[in-house]
Amino acid sequence: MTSLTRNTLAAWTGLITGSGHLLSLIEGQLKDADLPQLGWYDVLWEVEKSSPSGLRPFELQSRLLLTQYNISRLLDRMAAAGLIRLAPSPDDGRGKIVFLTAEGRDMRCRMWPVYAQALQTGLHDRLSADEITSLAQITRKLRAEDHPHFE
Amino acid sequence: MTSLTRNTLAAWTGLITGSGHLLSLIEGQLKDADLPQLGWYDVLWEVEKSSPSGLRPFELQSRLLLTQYNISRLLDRMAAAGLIRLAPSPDDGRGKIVFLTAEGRDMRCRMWPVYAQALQTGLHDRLSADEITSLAQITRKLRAEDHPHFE
DNA sequence: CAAGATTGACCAATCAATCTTT
DNA sequence: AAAGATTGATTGGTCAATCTTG
Repeated sequence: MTSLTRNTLAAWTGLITGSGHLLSLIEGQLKDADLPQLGWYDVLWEVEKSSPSGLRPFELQSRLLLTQYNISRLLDRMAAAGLIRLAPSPDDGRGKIVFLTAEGRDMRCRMWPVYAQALQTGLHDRLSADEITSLAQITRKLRAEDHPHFE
Repeated sequence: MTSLTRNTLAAWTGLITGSGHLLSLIEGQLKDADLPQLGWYDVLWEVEKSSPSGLRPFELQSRLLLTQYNISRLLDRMAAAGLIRLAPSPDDGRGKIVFLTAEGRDMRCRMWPVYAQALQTGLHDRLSADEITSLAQITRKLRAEDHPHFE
């Protein structure tokens, strides 16, 4: 029989409801400001960091924990919205490269203040500096590299 | 300008990736065992705790942070799978009551060991007892009752 | 009118199969 | 065959509108 302590369950429910609340807060603020959802921000940010060389979709996949088919359609939508540009890779005939457009850069800049404000009120203002440091340190240990299900 | 410290961002990314990894681990283990997804467990558990009086859908809604239309279709699927039973409320002509079936109780009992094992390896085994206590305590502060967007 | 719940139409995520290139 | 990526079909989630009862 597994010996799950009451504390472990409390930590799990706290983790899931805490992150869920914060996520809902952020998504709600973005929606209220008529901005795209958080997932788009992550893509824009990763692509912006890779500028000007661009990024391969499979690199996005590993960094953002998305499936390949999910990436494919997400990038299609973002390209249709004019936020990124998809070009065939010169080195690898199978692949593509994702570039940021000026509109994409602008969109990320407009999303960031809303995003940051939500983090401020939902996270930063609710915890002490020590608690924030602890939270960062502890949660870092949960994303171990060798999760059995991520082979 | 918002003064988001580097630590707050680290706490946020840790929170979201940590809970995401753990969630994927649990869902993956459940799927590998041909069991329903975690959301069904939560419903089964809430309904089981309310036995034998049953539970109203809108009570589930507040406890599990789901929307009304989402609840409606989720309960339809679970009733179709034979895990719960939906009956009209005798007190309130508008509403229904959710009851657990024997199959539902059995299903929750089969899901729990898989769920618990995943929490053990993904959470309990990765942190010290002190860290688990801290995590539970800190995350509890994030689910404040008066989130502006949950009015 | 407000509260509990459902439905139709639409969008996004998922699975399996497929295609091209390495 | 394996890696990168896409597509068709299905399922699940979301929005707005609706229905019934309090």
